[in-house]
Amino acid sequence: MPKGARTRHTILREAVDLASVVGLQGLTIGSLATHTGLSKSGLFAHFGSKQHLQLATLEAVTERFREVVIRPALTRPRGLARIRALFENWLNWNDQAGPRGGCLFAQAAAELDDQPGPAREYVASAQRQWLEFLAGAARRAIATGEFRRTLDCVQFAHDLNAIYLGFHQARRLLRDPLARTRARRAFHRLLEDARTP
Amino acid sequence: MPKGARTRHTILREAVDLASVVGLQGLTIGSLATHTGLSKSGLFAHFGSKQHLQLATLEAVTERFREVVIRPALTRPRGLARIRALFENWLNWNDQAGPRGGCLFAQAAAELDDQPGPAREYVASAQRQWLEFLAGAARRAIATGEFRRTLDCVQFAHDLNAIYLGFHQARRLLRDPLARTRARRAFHRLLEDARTP
DNA sequence: GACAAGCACGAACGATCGTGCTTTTTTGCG
DNA sequence: CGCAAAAAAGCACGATCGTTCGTGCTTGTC
Repeated sequence: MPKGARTRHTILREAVDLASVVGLQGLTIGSLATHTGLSKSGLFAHFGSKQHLQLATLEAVTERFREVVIRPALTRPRGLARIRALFENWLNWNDQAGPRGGCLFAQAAAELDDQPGPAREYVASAQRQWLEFLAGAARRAIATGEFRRTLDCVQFAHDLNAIYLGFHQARRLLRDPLARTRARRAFHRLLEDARTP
Repeated sequence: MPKGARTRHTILREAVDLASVVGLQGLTIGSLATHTGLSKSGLFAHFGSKQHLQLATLEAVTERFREVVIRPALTRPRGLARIRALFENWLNWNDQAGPRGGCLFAQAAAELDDQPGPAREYVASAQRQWLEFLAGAARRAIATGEFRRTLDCVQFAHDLNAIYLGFHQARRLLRDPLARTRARRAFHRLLEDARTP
């Protein structure tokens, strides 16, 4: 790997970490340069503009999400088992990602939801893909006979996402030690409804 | 009402509107001054610091929430009817608040969740109060016999909040026209579980 | 009608923002 | 090693950030 790509990788690792605390808007080139030990202009040259830095940061966190949450779950058999694995990985993904802040997606989704631009478009698209992926997993659980045939899979994905958002807020904002338990209970209730009668 | 309090009120109305789009961090004194037609220093004198402006903005939106979501629901009889009213008002509260952005609470909760300070503390406290209020409403629904006696009311409040967060993201970020419908279905499922068997 | 208080304004501050240039250092290859 | 290319630093810019200060204008009171 050439040198440039390596430092770019280092920068983005730090950028994800930093943005998860201060947000994508709060992610400033100067502070990021300080954290990485680079000069402002030296770091800037890697991206050409702040927008490109934001997009690269979002791409980096997307890839990390795939690697940490999705890929390990794909080793589980299709259907309910995989959905459980996805959910558990999802709950853990904030913690093992970095010691610092919360879920960058949740953060970015909230702060970009009314500010048009490529960053907003990227987050929205990634979120839609993720929801479709979850809906597809539910469909497979119907195929295996674990979920009832009448289940609205898109609604299932929507509800699962809502559970996560509630978990994230309870954990990060309220510091509720029961956040995980509450999320699991909500998940259990969701599964009860989705099961074959 | 004295002159100062009147302009302060005007400022805060605009501040809530503006912050719902650009966030509490993006809410800048200069831009707020432009939007209100005041000078930067003239506006600044009303609050003394940016932190106080942020807190005042949060207080303003809290009061508005009470007025728009909570108070109208209190005219309904205790129990299930009031919970339904609260939920419907909650779903509508973004729209009638202002033509601009989304829910400032959801926005602030996400962007402040890892940044200590009085603003974060205020949002967390307000959120806790709201969850307690919802749990209390559920308790009253048990008293009226509409909810089962074994219901975990805190969990009920948590789940209701999660439904709202999912709704907000679907509506604001994804621009999903079915967001309301999805939220109502999730709410219906929550009620089904809470009902007396 | 003088006076004090409250309110808003204009100018200016140091700092930092994102972003261009030019120069120096580092890297990888023949 | 030598040398071109890549990478990082240095420097500077206009703009805007939050904040301070001095100054007028508008009030309402005696």
